Amino acid sequence: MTDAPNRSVERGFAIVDELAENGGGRVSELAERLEMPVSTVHDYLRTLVATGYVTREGKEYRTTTRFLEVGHRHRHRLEIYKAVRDQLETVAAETGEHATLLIEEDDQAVILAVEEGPDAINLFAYPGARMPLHVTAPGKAMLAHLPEERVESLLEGELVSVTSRTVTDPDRLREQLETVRERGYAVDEGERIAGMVCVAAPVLDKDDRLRGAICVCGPESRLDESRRAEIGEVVERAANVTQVNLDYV
Amino acid sequence: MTDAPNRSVERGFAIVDELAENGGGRVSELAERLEMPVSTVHDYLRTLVATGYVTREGKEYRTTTRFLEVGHRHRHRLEIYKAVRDQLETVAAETGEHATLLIEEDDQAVILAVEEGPDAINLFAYPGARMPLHVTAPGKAMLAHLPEERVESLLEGELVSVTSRTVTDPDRLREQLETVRERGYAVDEGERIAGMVCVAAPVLDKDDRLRGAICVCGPESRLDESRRAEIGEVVERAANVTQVNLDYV
DNA sequence: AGAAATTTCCGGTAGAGCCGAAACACTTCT
DNA sequence: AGAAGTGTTTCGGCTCTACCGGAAATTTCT
Repeated sequence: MTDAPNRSVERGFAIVDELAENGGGRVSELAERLEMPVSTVHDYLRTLVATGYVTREGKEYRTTTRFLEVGHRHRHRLEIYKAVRDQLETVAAETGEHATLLIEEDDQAVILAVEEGPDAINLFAYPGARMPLHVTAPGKAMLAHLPEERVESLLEGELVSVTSRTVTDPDRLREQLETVRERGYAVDEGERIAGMVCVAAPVLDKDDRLRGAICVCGPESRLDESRRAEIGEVVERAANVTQVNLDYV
Repeated sequence: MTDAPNRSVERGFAIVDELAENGGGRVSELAERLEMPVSTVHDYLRTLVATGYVTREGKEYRTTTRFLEVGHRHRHRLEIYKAVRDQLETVAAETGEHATLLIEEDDQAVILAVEEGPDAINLFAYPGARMPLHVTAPGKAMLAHLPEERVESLLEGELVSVTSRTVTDPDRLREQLETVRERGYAVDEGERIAGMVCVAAPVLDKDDRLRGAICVCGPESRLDESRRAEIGEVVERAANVTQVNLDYV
């Protein structure tokens, strides 16, 4: 199920990954990093260029805007993206912080869109950025509304830790999820990025199926207890409006 | 040079293209469209899922946000993107129309970023959208500053026509490029999309190498002769500011 | 339930990917 | 300049792997 019956495709994307990671590369460079013969890498790069997903300038190979295109097409097809788009702007404006839209994909939280408030810059928030569900507020907001069995199998699995504050105890996480369901929004305090506080509300559709989460992030210093509650209400309201929107898009 | 020595990679991306085009697909559906045995397509899809670039929900396969991620990374690494980002916002606000940033990639014009003015919606302008250079204002703006020999070999080649107004005569194009160089900005009148007028200025760096183009588009009805000149000055100024920015990013 | 359609599994075989080695570019020394 | 070094591209034969037919399993429709 999880293994790949086609090595060439696998290696092809491994090269793409490598290019994306380092913003480009040369034949021998890639060959070394991927532990493949140079001539083989060369063959792959030629093919990738032919597909249009990779381009070369002189000796340097890079990914092309094709990825941007496919990515954007994908995003535009997601109902939730359209439904939440203007909400996100409002949230950013109202709170003055970074506002993001996330979805769950293959057991991870992925950022779909970012809207910047007048202040804040955040290097960790860009469309496509992914993170484990349990380490961040939007992830927990989503976990709280995923089917029981999926949550349990995730909590049974390995719970990685990314900062000193990351919660990795299954029981404490279960408690937190309960709190999210009661209160309506989730909070994390530097559990993914030290010094960064996130407040997030889950977005559900009319059948209560999870569709994503709306999240606001800012520096700890700016988000004290009362501010978090304020923001909690803002994201919750935005999530509710989205829920209604979802049926009319 | 242009042919692919690796069939598997080629076919893998053919499937990705197909998925991107139709927003997903099933095994037999793809098999029919690509004229491949179902079992083969099945093998490919399994591999693609393993790479993380494709996901499945039930029987339906789709592209993932991985493309968004790679695309955004690529974009952020482009100097011109950073240099022009806030300029684009200003241009959109000042003109009240759609403002876009384009670059040249493999002999095509590709949209990198879109900023919407208070009015306008434009379904044809999304990041990653690509078009032939000669059919649109930003394309001509860029053509006017590409190396002589590249321009000539392009003008020798096939010049496709996309609307009734598209200019496909090499000599007329040569004239237009000359005008662009003199005046500083390019205009197209429904040459790519009927009823749509575009005004674009090329972005050069300090060594006069072409880096991209800034473009403003709007409906013909709203953009009369004098308005176009106005916008021409706006995009030209934005391009100049960007040129300066480019050295300090 | 039965039938039809689709997906998934499996294994033998042909042919395609693979990579060593040599030829070829392009830099950087002496 | 010439030579040595570094990295790229071409080539071709061998081996392994992608390929696909067919059957089993699963889902969907009648």
